[in-house]
Amino acid sequence: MATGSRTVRPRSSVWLSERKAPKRKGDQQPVGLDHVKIVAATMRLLDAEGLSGFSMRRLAAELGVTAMSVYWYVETKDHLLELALDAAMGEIALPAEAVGPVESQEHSPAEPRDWREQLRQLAAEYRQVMVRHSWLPALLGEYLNIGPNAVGFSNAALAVMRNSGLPDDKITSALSLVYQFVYGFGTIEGRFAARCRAAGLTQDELFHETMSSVADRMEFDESRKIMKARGGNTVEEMRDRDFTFALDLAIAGIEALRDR
Amino acid sequence: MATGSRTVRPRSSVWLSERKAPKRKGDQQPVGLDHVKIVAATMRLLDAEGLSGFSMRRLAAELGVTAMSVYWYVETKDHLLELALDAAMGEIALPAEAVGPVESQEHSPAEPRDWREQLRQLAAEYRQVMVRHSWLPALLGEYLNIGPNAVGFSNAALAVMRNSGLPDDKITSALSLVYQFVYGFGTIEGRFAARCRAAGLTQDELFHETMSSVADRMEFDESRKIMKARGGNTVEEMRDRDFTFALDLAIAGIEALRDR
DNA sequence: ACCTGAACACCGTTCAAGT
DNA sequence: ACCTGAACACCGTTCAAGT
Repeated sequence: MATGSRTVRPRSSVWLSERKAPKRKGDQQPVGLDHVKIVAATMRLLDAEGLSGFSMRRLAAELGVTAMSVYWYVETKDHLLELALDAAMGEIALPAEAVGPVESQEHSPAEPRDWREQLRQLAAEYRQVMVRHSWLPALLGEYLNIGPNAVGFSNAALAVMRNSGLPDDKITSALSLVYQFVYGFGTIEGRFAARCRAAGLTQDELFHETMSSVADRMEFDESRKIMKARGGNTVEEMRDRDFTFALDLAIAGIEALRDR
Repeated sequence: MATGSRTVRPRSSVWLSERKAPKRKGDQQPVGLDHVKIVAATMRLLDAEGLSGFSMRRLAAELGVTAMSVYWYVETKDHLLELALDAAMGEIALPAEAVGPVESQEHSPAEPRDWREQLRQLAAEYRQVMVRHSWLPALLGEYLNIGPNAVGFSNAALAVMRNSGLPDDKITSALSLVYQFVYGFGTIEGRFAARCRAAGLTQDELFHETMSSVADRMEFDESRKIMKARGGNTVEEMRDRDFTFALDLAIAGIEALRDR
């Protein structure tokens, strides 16, 4: 996370300071740049080069513009990364039942889906976005994460968990178990996927390469044994099974402790 | 994680390359620097300034030495951070029952502690080290994490989970649920603790300040309601309860699905 | 209103040189 | 064997200036 400012950092968030220059009053003709284009280019660059490959200067080059032009639209690099973060969170599809104000939920279909199904869907979406954008976990760990899309996601997660029947004072805890798990899982999975992309290897190839690089170390004997027991044909398959069953465990725990 | 090398990175780990210069053959008198001193200073700097405040040049200054001296002992900044990472992992106290080779476990006390108690201890230790060293989560997400202490921790975690009675092919999944949860939890808790230290505020002070900065945003209404329901007098108390109950949920899930 | 250029105070790391 | 100094190719950001 060496991405922040170098000093003690006053640490304001984009979402806590008024936006810069989105007010193009009158009808001047818009020129090359704007917020949308900048954030899109930022995400493209982050996807391609990772967080450490991203710089304001690289971004400016990508946009065919001088290094400082971007600063007209964005206060700092940190603010820009927060915008990218929230844009990525916006890619998460929310279950229809869990979105919008309460009144609209009165009109929801007579057969609302099971909370467990909704939770699994939301967790899968969250996981996927972190694998697709492997820079996301680092930013999620770095910033306040109170952009509109992040808040929408949190509220959806909360709404779903409410349907579990868990008492109100246990909801934050259960949310924490599920989504911190997915966050951690997505972090390592995303990193692995990024390393594969960078090395031009499939997940299986990189996995076996990594395994063989520690083949002679007996401290790994226990891990190897248990990884073998886990079975599965491909790395992806093993990971999917781990993910699915871990969620099953969490759900089973919630159901078990729901009524004491 | 803008901490890596700028290019595509060949990405060798310290643990996969022979060490630099720890072989001071003969009995030359040792001079100022050595691995231990360097890693200790690194951790001190990281604790004080965070990952973004750490640089090879700041470290050298701290050691009263020129910028390039450190490179005699350490190949790159990344390698040094991997060493700091593993040193931090070494602060985790492992349950006596879960450490060492199998034979020594035959001699373990007649009354080995419950696996749930051991799991709770290990999780608490892991959480604590991330709060103490708030730079740790970022590094854990960045590097391979196959240093001796990290492997020792993994093996201990595995040994404990084995005692749960879960079938072998479900162990990785359960480990993932528990420790990825703790990782995610520790990440945000560590960041919050670091921000408090930087701002010179208590956790409660910063918490209420953050809350009031979004007081007028109704998107947060639901979160506020549920945070209120959670109760607790201090932020630390709420967090401890969340953590403890989340682990209870995980454990209950494991027990529920243990025998199908 | 929008963009540029030069400059400042930093980075990690290489490399030739000192002792 | 260990440490230095100068240099290279980068950073984020400020600030005065252009159109």
